Amino acid sequence: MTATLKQLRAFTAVARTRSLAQASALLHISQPALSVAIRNLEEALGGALFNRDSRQLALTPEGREFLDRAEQLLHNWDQSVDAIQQRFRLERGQLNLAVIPAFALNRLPDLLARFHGQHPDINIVIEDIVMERVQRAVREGRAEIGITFRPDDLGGLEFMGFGRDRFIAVIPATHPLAGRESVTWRELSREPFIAMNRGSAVRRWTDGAMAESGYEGRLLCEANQLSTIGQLVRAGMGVSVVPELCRPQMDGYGLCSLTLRAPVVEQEVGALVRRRGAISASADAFLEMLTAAG
Amino acid sequence: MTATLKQLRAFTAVARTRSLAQASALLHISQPALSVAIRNLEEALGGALFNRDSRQLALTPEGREFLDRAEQLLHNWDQSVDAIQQRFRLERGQLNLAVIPAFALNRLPDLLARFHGQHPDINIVIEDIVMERVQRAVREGRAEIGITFRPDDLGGLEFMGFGRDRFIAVIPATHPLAGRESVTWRELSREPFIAMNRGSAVRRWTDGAMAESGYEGRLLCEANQLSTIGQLVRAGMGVSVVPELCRPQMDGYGLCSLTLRAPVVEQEVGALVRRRGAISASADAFLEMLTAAG
DNA sequence: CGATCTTACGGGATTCGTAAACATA
DNA sequence: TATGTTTACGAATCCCGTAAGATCG
Repeated sequence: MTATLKQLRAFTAVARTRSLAQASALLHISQPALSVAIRNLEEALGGALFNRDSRQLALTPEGREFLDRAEQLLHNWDQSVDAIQQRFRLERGQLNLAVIPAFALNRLPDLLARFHGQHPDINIVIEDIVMERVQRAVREGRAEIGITFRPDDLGGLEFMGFGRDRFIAVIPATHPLAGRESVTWRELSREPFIAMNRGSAVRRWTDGAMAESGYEGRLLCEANQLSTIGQLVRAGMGVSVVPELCRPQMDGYGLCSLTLRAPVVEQEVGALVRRRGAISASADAFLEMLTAAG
Repeated sequence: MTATLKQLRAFTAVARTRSLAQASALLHISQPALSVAIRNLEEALGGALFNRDSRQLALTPEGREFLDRAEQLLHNWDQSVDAIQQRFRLERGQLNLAVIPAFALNRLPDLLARFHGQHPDINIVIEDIVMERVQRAVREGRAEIGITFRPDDLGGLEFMGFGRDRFIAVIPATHPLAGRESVTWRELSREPFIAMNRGSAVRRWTDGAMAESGYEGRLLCEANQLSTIGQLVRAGMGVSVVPELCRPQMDGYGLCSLTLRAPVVEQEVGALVRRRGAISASADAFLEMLTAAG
């Protein structure tokens, strides 16, 4: 014979009301059922919790001590169960994201605003970091979801693409090419080039495209952040090529964005997760929104 | 559908072993039973605790959080249940006694030594106080058991006598009466009398006996404590009458104790409790020893 | 194939509710 | 007698174990 949750709830109800009749009404069970429940609990604990003299029940000293413990146990129980249920209902939780800056700056805010509107009690942590560090953050568990271009080496992670990004050329609005719809790498090579720093994925892809196109322009300078590059272009230092994701940002700087050809540089954008099934309910909800929205 | 203790124990076992097969062996239930238990728990909580991809289980983020809570809940549960069971098994507990000094000094030590030998982990608190305060201590719940003479007014308390006490005369060992077997109040009245202070029960009874016997001796002095009275008698100041309970004590002072007649002063000694059924297991055990031993 | 988890189903234990007996003011 | 608890017993529910099915290495 072992004590049960129901028995504990029954016990606290009886202890509060000092009456089986009243307690049975509270618990929505019959008086006799409550009577045997209490008796079974007492048997499980090895002694009496109530005195049955006369027709009203009174706690024994042991019952009085156990009442304190029982109420605390039940309180902790209900609290713990509710906490997890809230997590599953997305009424509570944490969403840890690692996002490349191009996405974080241009696409993420609206997505997160929508997510936050639907699930206002989920805390959100964004690591806006470069692609390599996004992979690391996901692999090491600091982020449940990474948003990045498709990596060359997944290293055991899962990648779910939800969009394609064609790189674009960005030039000053006053530039002679500004009226054009599209431009080729060769045409760009007349202007000094402002590139991402070596070692970055964007730089690797632009370098590859330059080699493929026979580009022969001058590489004027390098910077770590796309916003810096944008400002350098705006200042008339030269031109650059950036992910299409950044178009709103570049528009904001007053730059002209042109479709880029010969070759087209296209990368898949998507979500990176450790294992698809192993993410939290909040992360899963966001992932669904992500893949649905493209 | 609601979560259950068994389900929580099942969950922690599975989380530890990461295997239904191993956990089912630990829990002494079949694999399928464990499978449905976990599934029911997940249903009750509103989401998955494990990932079932491949053939080994891995905790979800929610499962990982719930594991901490579950282990703490179970630990608290087991601890609380065990604490009460220990109380009922007399492996733990408290025994609060209020005892008149005559009993506390002469009879209680051996009784408590025996009780402590049988139940070494029960803490004992003794209030050795005068009869009126014994009644108050029991009535106010500071003591579960009082040991005293039968009070005139029970005031709602219960008294269980377990012995009778015939008051005795105490005289110096060098006194002419010292060889006698018994003595009467009248014979005592030749000597100065050393009495308990007014207001004490012993004094009330000795006063009554004096009146009944036509005692006409001198009341030389009064004291609060029987040990003081004993020492005064030993110093040759006079004689006194004390409860028979005190005979060992008086013997220890080197005094001579004589049976007292005309009238015999006899009082019932017993245990005073709030309500017979409402005392703790430890108090009940001691009460049984008390009434059995006389 | 072998190991593991899941599903299906029959048997057994537990628990509940109704009805009757019991106790007390 | 009225109120409230306990006991008795039939019924429903829940839980477990065996057996069969499914999945992956």
